[in-house]
Amino acid sequence: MAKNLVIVESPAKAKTIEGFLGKEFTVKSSFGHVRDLSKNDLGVDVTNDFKPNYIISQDKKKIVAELKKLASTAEVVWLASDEDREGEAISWHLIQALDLKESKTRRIVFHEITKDAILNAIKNPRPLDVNLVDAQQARRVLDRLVGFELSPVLWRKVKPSLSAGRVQSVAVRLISEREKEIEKFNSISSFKVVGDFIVNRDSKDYVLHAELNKRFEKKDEAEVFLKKCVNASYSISSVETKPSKKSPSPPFTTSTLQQEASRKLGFSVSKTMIVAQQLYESGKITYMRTDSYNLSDMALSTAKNEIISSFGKEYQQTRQYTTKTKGAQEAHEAIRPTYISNHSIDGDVSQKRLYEMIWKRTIASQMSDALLEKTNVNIAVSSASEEFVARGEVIKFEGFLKVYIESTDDENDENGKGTLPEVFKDEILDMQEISAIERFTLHLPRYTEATLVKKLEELGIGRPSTYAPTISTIQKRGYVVLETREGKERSYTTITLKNNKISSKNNTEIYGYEKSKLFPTDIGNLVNLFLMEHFSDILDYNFTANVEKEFDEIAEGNKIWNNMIKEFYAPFKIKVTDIQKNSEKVSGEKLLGIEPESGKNVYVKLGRFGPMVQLGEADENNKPRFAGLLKNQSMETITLAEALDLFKLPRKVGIYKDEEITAAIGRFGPYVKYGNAFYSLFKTDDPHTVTLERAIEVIEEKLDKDSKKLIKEFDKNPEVKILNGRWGAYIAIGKENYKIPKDKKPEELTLEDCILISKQPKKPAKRGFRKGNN
DNA sequence: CAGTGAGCGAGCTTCCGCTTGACTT
Repeated sequence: MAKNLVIVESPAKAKTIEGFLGKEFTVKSSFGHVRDLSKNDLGVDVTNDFKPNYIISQDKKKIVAELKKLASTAEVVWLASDEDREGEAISWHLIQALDLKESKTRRIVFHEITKDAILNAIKNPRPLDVNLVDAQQARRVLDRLVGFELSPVLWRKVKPSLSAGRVQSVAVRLISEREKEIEKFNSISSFKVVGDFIVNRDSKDYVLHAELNKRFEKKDEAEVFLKKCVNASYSISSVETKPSKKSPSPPFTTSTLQQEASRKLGFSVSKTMIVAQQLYESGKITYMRTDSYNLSDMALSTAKNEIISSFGKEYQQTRQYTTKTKGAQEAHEAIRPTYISNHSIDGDVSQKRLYEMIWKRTIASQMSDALLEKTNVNIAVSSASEEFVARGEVIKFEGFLKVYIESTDDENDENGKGTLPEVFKDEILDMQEISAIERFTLHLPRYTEATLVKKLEELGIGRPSTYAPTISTIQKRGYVVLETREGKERSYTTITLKNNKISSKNNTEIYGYEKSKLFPTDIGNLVNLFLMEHFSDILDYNFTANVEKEFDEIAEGNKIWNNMIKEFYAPFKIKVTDIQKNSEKVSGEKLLGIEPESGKNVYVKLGRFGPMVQLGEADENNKPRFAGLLKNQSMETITLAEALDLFKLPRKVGIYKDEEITAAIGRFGPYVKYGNAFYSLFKTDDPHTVTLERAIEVIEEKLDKDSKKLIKEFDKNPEVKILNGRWGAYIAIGKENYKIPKDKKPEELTLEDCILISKQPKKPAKRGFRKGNN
């Protein structure tokens, strides 16, 4: 039995560390937190100084029992959870849950996984920092109170099963308010003027592409300018060359890794984390949930050697970056390759690509600046005061650009790259062509998953371990959707001067194409409005930053955590109670207009099952009619005509064999109903116009398919059937379905085979969620 | 994933941060 038990948070870390320590040490992992507030109630006794009710988490009971057993026989238990607020709390919870005696317990910390760092930590144990633990308790209790008090308000006032929280509600706010700004935005057009000029060198022509230093608001003004250019002469008024430089970006943190993987590899935030976790578990990269730019001394020196041997001494520059992120806890290193000498790795395509990106970014961060030379050439027009400007950029020394070019979120950034031909002041140029092109101002961009993470990090909201889950939560709740929306067409004008002739042309272009962007839903907008009206203090972008300051005071021992919570909770609870009692239910109800036939009002509002339209009001004699909005409709944009269309369904299509056929749109798309059964229509069928012939065709097709559904049944047990489904044959027993192994022929299966297959363990259900619209 | 088609009624839902699983004699 080992004399020493070391407990860390992550099993991969445990494995590595065990290799550093001798036989006297057993290293185990707690798998993160082992206890949490009870889930069935508030979990906090608000009448008793906010005493938390901690429970060993269901999925941690086994590991706690195992650790307890090991701890009882060990001479010393070393608590080596991370050196941050949560890590300190994990150690404290372990002391409580494992019932550790102070005399044989040591708290140690390190923030890089190297042998030296671990051995040094063992030599320098420190007492548990109870103030830091209290700061974590304050954080935990505050989040619980906010979440479990606000969510029930939403259940009653908006819709059941909704949620609110310190982090998720701000994320929704960002998306909802950005969309409002975009709706309000008016695009203005102006005319950008570009000219191509010819430079002749050694009897070869070079084109100098330049842009006028002024834009014209109106088409006439642009025309006036072009007229002036007819027969004008063009000369170079100045040539300015100045050196500049570019420095590499720091190595990756969770947030920057997610952003760059999104831009360069097209990975979603969750995909990045899944692949990074695989790399981490196979020992290829350091820990992937970090907010630190720090690299260990060992990493710095191996990077240095690597760069010098691969590229040469002049490419190397040791750099240590400092974090400026709000609320960073810096318990880990930056994300880097474990072995920097490995330029690439074995693995699947995603793993290889992500690893390569991490390797390049890490290496580049330790390389020298790129030296550039920027040139501005001004071209004067003899008949006008405006000047054309040509910009060029030449790389004099690549530096870090040799391995890594960071991409940007800016979608139109093409200006001033490349070399210019050598030109001289007062040189006269031939003009080849000048065009005035109508350009439009752009609204602020919608958030992608990755730019939302970037914004949240800037605001200090959320942690590396929660960025991906937060994005998933606000989609699960139906507050936002991740969508690609097609652009629209618009026309723009180009006026061209060529060969002394001015011509004008209308062209068309596609604009507003949005790829994988986050859009708010009606529910998201409504919940945001509601929370902003009543709880704007919690939705404030600075709320987290402000409470973080108080957590810091608690951590420094200058504040008592229960007092901080009390100051927050007293007014908050009064507000919650008041709203629950006195506030009206919100539905976002809006009068769209009047139905011409009946003269009844048509409303759009949020109902129990989502957005819907309503015809007429409820009174003693009449019930209003309701109809749900279609998937591509929203409360914000639906028109009266579209709403009236919704009431036309279900529509009588006709009679077939003495039974009526009706057509409507349901949760799963358009369908026809015949007798008591439903038949899905195709995407190309419109229930408003579908003919009786087509409806019968769809019905007969389905009936035909159903008749072929049954492959085999058994007299001995009518419960068991072999059926043909959408994904091939399967076994149905009662209400349960089972997959047939690939090597078996469905027709040949016996009853015994079926029973045997049904006893096989089932694959675990996917953790994914349905993108419900209800 | 194995088949669905609602209408504001008896039940339940929810937070943020740590960390990975995938039951068994």
